[in-house]
Amino acid sequence: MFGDKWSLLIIRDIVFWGKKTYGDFLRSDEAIATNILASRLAQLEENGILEKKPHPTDKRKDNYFLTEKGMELIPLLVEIVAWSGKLIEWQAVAGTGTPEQVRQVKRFGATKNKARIIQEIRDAVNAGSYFFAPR
Amino acid sequence: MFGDKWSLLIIRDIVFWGKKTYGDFLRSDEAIATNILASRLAQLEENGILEKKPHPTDKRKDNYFLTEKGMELIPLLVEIVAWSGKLIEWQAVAGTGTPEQVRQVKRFGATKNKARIIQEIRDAVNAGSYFFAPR
DNA sequence: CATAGTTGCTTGTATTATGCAAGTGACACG
DNA sequence: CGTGTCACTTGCATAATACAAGCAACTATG
Repeated sequence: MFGDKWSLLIIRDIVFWGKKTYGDFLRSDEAIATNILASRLAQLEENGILEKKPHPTDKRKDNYFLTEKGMELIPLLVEIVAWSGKLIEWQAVAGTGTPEQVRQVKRFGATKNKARIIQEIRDAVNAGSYFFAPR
Repeated sequence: MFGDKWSLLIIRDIVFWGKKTYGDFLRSDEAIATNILASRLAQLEENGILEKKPHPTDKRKDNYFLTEKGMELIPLLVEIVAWSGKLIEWQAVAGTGTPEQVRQVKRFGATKNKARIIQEIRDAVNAGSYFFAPR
């Protein structure tokens, strides 16, 4: 359901960057193609991970939200970020992002308060805001 | 480093099923093609996730092991299993595998003793054995 | 100790997934 | 109204994966 090249990146955009619309996802750094994005959004919706609702003011747009099934993928995302945080520590990868972001990423590695971090992320997603500070 | 169709499945085979050799990986249910398997093993080795050592008795074979960097992916695998365990609960997916396996999978969802589970898995991998009972 | 497997690959080609460029209709905005 | 934006779709190019066959090094067997 999310083992292709793009699905988890879309979910990441929602979870960490507060993105909601087709156009938001298109503008991600990784530059997904328009047809692939449309296809993935449809699949994720079919699989009950996303659902779309009409945009409150702009009739051209829809807002995509995570279902509860989709929200349950947050721990998975956290572990991916935690692993990449270790890569940074191991000097295997240049730390991209702001110092504040690097701090947050490294926090993901601490097993102790993982439940708290996941809750913070859920709250941010529910509030429709972003977890990482925008660049 | 593991965002393609096969890499995580190979790592899963090592972690949960105690697989070690090229032939072991080929015999997985998902039926990876021989050329793709060779390519992925080489990539994973290049990326420092796997390393291969000569088989102690059979000169044709090599044993593939996870490096520490690879072992650090175990929490990620645990979350994937935990999520699929929830799928089973939600009746969205038929429970394949033995009842004992289903019990183990559901255990992965309990946030409380996640650290203990991860340690158990690490121990099994280090012992060269399997974590899930074989079918 | 010759021979028939087995093992871990490689090589060529078919198929599928992804990428790119150019649309299109519905709507927003001035 | 006219122009731009938005969320797509369509047609074609390229890259990733799949399939089939083969091969050298080794192992097991009579």
